[in-house]
Amino acid sequence: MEERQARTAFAALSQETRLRIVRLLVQAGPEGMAAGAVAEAVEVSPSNVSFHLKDLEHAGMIVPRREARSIIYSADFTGLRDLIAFLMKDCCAGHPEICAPALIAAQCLPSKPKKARA
Amino acid sequence: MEERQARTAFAALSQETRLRIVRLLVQAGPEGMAAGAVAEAVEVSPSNVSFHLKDLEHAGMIVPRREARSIIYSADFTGLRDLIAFLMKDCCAGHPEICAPALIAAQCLPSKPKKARA
DNA sequence: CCTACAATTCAATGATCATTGAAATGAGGA
DNA sequence: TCCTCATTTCAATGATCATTGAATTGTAGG
Repeated sequence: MEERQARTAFAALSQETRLRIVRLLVQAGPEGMAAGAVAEAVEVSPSNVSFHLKDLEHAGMIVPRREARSIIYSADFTGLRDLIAFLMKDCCAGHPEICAPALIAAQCLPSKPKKARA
Repeated sequence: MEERQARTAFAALSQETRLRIVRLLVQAGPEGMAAGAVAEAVEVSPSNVSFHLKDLEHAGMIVPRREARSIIYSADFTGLRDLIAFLMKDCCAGHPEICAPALIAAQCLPSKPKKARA
């Protein structure tokens, strides 16, 4: 991931409503949620949620698809993963031992990895 | 890490000069760099770099210490680690298998972990 | 105590961003 | 085709942020 794109993603996540939307959509999983349902869940106006959804889409954090009259948004797990990788490259550069413990604490890594002894 | 603090950190990293400063200081390691040296490296005015350093400090991304007439800044690895953990909780919630590969790709995890068979 | 130096603070300016409500687009169903 | 619903677009407003240069604080050496 390029630095410019990472900055766009960080900016997207730095806004309260947008961060709530992302967390909501991550929870919702691949099924996603319609724009209107998102607006209701985070309690903002349709036009405002549309503004933020566009921003998140542009930042590669969510992805839309049309379904009948609704537009369904879901989390872009690849984008989120790339952002984490970018951040880790900076954080861990030369210091992998610093970050690894945090990952286990975040329950993102099994303490008994499948790829052990590779 | 609380959501509010995470947003502050994301906002800090979303700005070009600030992101460059963080990457610079991560590279510099625990020794850190004087404010003036940072200003020279990223090519901004002393007052401007001071503004951004303050913001990064407030966001928990860097930490200052005085040394003679200089103030030395270094990356706050704990803060960076906590931010990654926050992001991973959202990204990986219920989907640990999605993120783990990215970590290895980012060279943040040894493919032969020390904690194997724990 | 005076000077020099490193860094910060301050006030002012322009730039970018979030929010709002009204108008427009686009997709079905009668 | 006409109507309705879901969403987006648009223009305008206030709020927040980045940058600049001058003034200030704090540290050390002569």
